[in-house]
Amino acid sequence: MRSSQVTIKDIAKHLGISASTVSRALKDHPDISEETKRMVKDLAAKLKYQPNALALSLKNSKSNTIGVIIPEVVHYFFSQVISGIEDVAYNAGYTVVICQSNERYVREVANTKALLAQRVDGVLVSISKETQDLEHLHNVEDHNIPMVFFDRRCSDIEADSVLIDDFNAAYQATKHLLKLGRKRIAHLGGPMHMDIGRLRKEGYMQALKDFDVEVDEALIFEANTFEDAPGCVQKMMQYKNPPDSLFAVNDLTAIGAIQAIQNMGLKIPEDISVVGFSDGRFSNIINPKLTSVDQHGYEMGRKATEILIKRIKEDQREYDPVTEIIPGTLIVRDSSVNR
Amino acid sequence: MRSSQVTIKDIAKHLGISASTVSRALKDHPDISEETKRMVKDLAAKLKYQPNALALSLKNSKSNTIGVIIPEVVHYFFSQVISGIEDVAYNAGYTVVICQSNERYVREVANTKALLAQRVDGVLVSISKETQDLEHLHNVEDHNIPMVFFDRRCSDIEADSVLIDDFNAAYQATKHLLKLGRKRIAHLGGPMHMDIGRLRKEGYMQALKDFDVEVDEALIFEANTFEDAPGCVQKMMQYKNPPDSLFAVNDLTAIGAIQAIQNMGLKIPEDISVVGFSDGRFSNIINPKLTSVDQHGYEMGRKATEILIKRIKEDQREYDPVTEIIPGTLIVRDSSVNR
DNA sequence: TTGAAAGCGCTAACAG
DNA sequence: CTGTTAGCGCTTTCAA
Repeated sequence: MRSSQVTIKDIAKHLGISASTVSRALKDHPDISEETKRMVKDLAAKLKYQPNALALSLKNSKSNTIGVIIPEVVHYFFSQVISGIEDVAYNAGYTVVICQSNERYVREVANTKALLAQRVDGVLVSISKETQDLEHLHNVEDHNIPMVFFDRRCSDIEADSVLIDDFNAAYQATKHLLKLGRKRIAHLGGPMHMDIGRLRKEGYMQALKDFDVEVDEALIFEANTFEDAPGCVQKMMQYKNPPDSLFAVNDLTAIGAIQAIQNMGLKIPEDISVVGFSDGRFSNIINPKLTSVDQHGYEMGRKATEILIKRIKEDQREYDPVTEIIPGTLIVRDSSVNR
Repeated sequence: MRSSQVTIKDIAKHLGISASTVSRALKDHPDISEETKRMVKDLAAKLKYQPNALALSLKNSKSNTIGVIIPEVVHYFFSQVISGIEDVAYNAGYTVVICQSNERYVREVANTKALLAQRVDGVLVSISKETQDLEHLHNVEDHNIPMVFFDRRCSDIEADSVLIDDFNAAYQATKHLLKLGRKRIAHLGGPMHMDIGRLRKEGYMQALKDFDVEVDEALIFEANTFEDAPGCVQKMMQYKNPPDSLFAVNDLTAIGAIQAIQNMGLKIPEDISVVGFSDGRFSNIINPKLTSVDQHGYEMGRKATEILIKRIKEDQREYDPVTEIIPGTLIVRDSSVNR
């Protein structure tokens, strides 16, 4: 047994007093004499006593812990969100348990289960791309554990969410291209079973409509990875009426497209203007610099956590979920404007 | 009270049997009749019973939890490490609690305390840039909690560590340039008060020495950010004997340099070959693709966690710490070789 | 001003 | 095959 862990009992024994007195002394209970307090505190310090949070959690049936289920930490956006979560949680005295689903449904289910077992006080979730069945999340609801969605929501579940205004941001991005005089705007998007995929596409289409540009389905692809992009580009560039610009659902896809375009000897932004989404560390670094939508990940993490902690503190069984929409910010760079 | 949490007792009461029977039935104890097992399991499923991990941890004085103290999640390298940690921990049935120090000493101390209170079974640490005083880490040792350092070690503390072979990787990177016939190799490096900065510079210098190329201090800069790089480049290119290549301490610095070089109308790799370090998501994405050293963050996370879990399982008070060195892998791409 | 006892949820002897 | 009991570490009535 490793546990050289000092307990309140140990302190009590050493001092020939009761455990409850020690407990009270440690938290400056007014009933306890100054002398006892001193004694107890001194010994506690000497023995490096560390309160056992597990025992406390068990007793209070609250763990002061927040669970996070996130697709992948390695995405810059998500790691920003985590930073936001961490900062708020830390300041409010909560511990954060982060679980990655790796975009896999089974893993998300397992994570949820683990968090439930851990008796987290609340859960922050961004669902995986695979997730369709929602039983595990309903399960969280059933246990009356507050849950806040961030970035990727489940519209079938009534819960608070913090989202970016995907529709509008996509609208702005497309409008930006339209205002540059582009008419044949391709869209690499999806996944269409997710809100973010659908909404961004809808924003794109709405902008076209508002500018009286016909939607051409041949310019719309379900393609949302770096690897997906080149194939689509090659295909489109063989049309007799190829695109003059491109709006991608995320930056990596945009970059994949850019490289394919450049490899065909075409110039960006002159021949084809490109706009990405979810302003990452890349946007500034590639050549040409990528126009993109800043998703404000850190802010999103903060907001979601603030809401969650509020819910935890309120401790209401029923409440009207709020949806906080963070506007995306279009950041115009070289990939869509001539210098 | 929110807790609509079902306990073993509830199940027992519903079924008119004892709690221990329920407990045993749930874990397929051979003593329990099939019939009882069925009853119990069915009801447990119906009531969505979730075992309380806190109670278990308290009982067993082990939490099946690993604590991680990491400078910043938003660094691609660290997020890769986390992925490695998560994967191994997940497969071994451990929960991972991640704390960011944000490179701040006080925060690191607070994190350590929280993890200790949480009774994590082991700790993975990469110390912050600020950390000098090590009491909080000694505290972990005192509590007999296994600790493994990754990437950034504390040489004053006897603990397992998993590091990358910075010296040798830098040596290889420099040698690669030398073998291409480059002689005027600049180095953008640092910070010199950290092992990584120092060792990479030393590897660079050793390679020059071994190839009988004179070290020119005018080609060495303490510059390790994207923003630092352009200034150095501009300065060097005015020398009457300017560099023909460049080795940077990290990719972002390399990329900053590349852009400055390109902006001066020079070609990469023809005029100046560039090598980075810490192969990030960028390397493949910029133009030309960047030659860099893969630091194997994922692998590092895996290794560190494997060692830690081994230590936890061994449960020995004393052991000889191991230091695992992961060799960096030079990945040659277009920035240092003509296609 | 302090102590004794009960209980948070669970399990593992020990008894039947 | 099942129940009783005790205890993990802590807090909190209630009693002294």
